[in-house]
Amino acid sequence: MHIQEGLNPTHLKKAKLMFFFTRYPSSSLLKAYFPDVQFNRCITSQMIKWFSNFREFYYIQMEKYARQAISDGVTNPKMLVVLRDSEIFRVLNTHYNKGNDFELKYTVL
DNA sequence: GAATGGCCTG
DNA sequence: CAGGCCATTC
Repeated sequence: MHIQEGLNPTHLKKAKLMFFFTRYPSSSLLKAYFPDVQFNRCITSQMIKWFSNFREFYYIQMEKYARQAISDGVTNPKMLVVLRDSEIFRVLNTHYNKGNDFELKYTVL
């Protein structure tokens, strides 16, 4: 009876988690990962748009992080380390993994 | 023409 | 995030 009209919050959350693995998912990949969605032109473009927005946010944060590092006097890229207590980590995790549905360890760039 | 990406706005 | 617009690609 619930024939899934469009995309719901759960789909959005799932898409955000997917972003950790694919920043440019093809429409075919999306269709494969969301079998419970009746894809049509609108739905597809909407989800494609989501990832576009995800990327925008992601790059803005990275640029902010980079600028901060530069102003902090960092000259060697190898000195750039992101740990779970880093601000960039907090921001990205909050945006893409609110509620910690995905268990994150730590990441070193 | 439709599908995407980038950029900008609200 | 959604809307709109322009450029690129096919």
